[in-house]
Amino acid sequence: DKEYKHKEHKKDKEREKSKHGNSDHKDLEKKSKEKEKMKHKDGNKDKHKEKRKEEKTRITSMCAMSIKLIVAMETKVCTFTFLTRRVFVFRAEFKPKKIKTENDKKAKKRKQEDEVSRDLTDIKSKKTKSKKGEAADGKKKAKQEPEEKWKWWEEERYTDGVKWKFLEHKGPVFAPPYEPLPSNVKFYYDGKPMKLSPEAEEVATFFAKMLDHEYTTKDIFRKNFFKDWRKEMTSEEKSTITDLKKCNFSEMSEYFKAQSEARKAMTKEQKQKIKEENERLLQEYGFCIMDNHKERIANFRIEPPGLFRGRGDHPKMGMLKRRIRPQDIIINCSKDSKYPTPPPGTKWKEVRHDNKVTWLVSWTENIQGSIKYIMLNPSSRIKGEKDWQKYETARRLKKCVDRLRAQYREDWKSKEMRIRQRAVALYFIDKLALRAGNEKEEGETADTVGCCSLRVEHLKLHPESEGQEFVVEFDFLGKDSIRYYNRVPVEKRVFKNLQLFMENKEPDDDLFDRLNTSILNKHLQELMDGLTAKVFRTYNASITLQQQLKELTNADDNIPAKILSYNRANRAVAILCNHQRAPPKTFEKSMQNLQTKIDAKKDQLSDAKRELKSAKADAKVRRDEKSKKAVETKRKAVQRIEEQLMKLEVQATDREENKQIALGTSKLNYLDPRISVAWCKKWGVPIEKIYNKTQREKFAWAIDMADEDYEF
DNA sequence: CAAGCAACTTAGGAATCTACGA
DNA sequence: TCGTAGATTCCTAAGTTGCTTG
Repeated sequence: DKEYKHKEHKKDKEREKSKHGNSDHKDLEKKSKEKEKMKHKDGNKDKHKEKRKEEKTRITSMCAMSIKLIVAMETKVCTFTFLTRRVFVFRAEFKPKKIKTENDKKAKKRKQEDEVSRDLTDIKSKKTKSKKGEAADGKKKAKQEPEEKWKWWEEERYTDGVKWKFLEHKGPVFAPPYEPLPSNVKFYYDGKPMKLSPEAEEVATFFAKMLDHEYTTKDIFRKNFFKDWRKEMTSEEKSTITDLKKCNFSEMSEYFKAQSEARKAMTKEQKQKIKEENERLLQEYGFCIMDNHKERIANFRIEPPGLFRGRGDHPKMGMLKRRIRPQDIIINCSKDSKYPTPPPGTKWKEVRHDNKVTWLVSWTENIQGSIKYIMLNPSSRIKGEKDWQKYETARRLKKCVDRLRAQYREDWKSKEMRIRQRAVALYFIDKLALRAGNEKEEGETADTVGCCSLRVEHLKLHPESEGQEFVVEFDFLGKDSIRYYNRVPVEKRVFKNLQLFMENKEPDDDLFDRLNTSILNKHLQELMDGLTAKVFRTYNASITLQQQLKELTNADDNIPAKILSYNRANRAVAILCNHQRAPPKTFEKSMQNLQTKIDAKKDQLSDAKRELKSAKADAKVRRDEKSKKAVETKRKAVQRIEEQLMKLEVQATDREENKQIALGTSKLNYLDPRISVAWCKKWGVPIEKIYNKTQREKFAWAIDMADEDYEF
């Protein structure tokens, strides 16, 4: 009984189920049988429960805010969807496969380009406005940027899973080799200086560099580090160094601190030199040629070795992330391209030519054994098309979401447990924008969950709470060990179902024991082509932005006020998606500074008011022009100061509201950029106010194609 | 089916840059 | 002009999804 884990639990039920068939009676009947069986369970699971509870507590007033928002949202989204649906029916719809037929001219041009030399350097020198080239060309247009930006969104897409026809690149940039410490920087063991072998020394420096991070005080971190460090030691070192507590890295640590100080104190010229070197590297390795276009690579540098830092309570924190060598690298490029050359004296693990994938370089990482990739920048065609497609799928969901909602509400009443669970889970995913929640291997990663992997301990049911009925309180760690805390009133039927699902279960049993992401996604696929759990997040995020923008934007506001509205709408989405950040380290301080400013302003205001008063009194007595004028001046001063004060206070509220909310993630990954572009065009807000340079590059397609009456 | 692999998107924090106010 | 806060970029971990294999 003690060994009884929820996995077994699941299987037991399944076995039982197949014996009895699927009828509801049996299904639910069986539950009471199990009741008996499970009575004897003991509660030895409290240990890790404790652990789970003691995480960061980032949540504050946000919860209340988010509840309000979500409730408001729900009603509004529904009406909104309803109202706009008809409009959509009569509109020419987007065709997901073919965007626009390439016009003949373009097609011809493309063919011609195909003939052109495909050598990377050739194309590069053609594209970069090299000064020499320009001078030689003489007549060329003076300072034109590289040339017109390629509008890939006006061209036809590959439809058959092919990602490219031609791919050429220079391979990755490896981490710089290890530079041994100068001999005056010593490591001490048990108080005595000790010279380490280069291998052991390198790993020691990783630890030394992190010394003032609290990571290094954690038991698991230290244990994992020490174990992996010992693997790098010579046998003598291994026999001497047996206790991490006796290791003194402080001289090493000081040395690195001094180095980084020195780096900061470098002269402008030195800094410039480094910058130029980086630029050179970028120019050489940061681009590839994919189908006749030069595209930016996202991460062309191989991850340097170091100590693994997981997020949250990660069982592998502190392990050594080993150095990646050329023989670990798989290169992917066209057969007919100039292959990247491995560093002298080395070989690639493999060179392959798979045009059904988008990566250029891959290697296997040693902590989780997963594969890492070098891929293209978000501004590239290959990423952009995918992004666009993502929003189109979300828009298709918009068209059928009413039907789906009706369906899952119906399913809450199903005779079959698995269907009820599926329907309630889907309700959470839709209403609360939860992630799908794959199951994870225990002990390999931090204990985090999503919708399908919720456990009984993650929610509390309150039949009545603070004047509301059927309140569900969620409290769990989601992706990146970010806490999700929320109290939501749900429909009675959902509530009753939850009670049923939780009946006779231990806190660490799965809430949805007959459901996983694969079952859920398979079901969604049947409801709509291309539908998966994450589409709901995209859909709800984008529709919320659109709706909030409509609601919050004031036609007569000036631009800054409109931008504030935009940020508020963006914030609503960030709250919905639970995009949090640690309050900036300097937050308290900067808030205090602001408060001091406000206080000073207040003092100034009362001074000004006092002066105004006395000026008035003075004017009353004197009754001359001069003193009247003085009163006016003072009055104006008061007014001005009041305005300034107000501005500061608004700023303070804004900053406070944003304390733990990260807007960037939703802006970059969830909000259909065309909504923002349309909003900017409609209200005359320059797009630069909403998207910075990088974002404008990523969303170039949207900026180019959306007009002011774009509807998500 | 389940487990594991592969490919790709989403994510927050650290490092670095830049612009603004004392 | 300088220091710093806030913005931007970099970094890479941690998810989702679909596919393969046993």
